[in-house]
Amino acid sequence: MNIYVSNLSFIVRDEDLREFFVEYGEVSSARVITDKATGRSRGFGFVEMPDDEAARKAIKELDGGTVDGRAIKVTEARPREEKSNNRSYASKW
DNA sequence: GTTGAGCGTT
Repeated sequence: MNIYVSNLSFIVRDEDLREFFVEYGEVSSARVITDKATGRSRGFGFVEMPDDEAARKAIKELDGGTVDGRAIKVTEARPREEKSNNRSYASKW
């Protein structure tokens, strides 16, 4: 399950984001989106977890949680590959 | 040195 994390602190990096989620389950990949111009964090990121139950638990526990004095928002990510072929959605079938 | 709604590359 792809997870979208926003309202992050600017000091949070992708590895930090991973550490937040591995606490609730296995994390296949974690990325904090950094600004290409400044190289700093944009304040949001994405986490991919193979276990949906662990992902939902992580969302439930981490959403609204306080990190670095700021309440982060954790929700399910929207599909990124909308312009790709139809096989992007064929994984469930 | 700064700031604050949002959905990212291979």
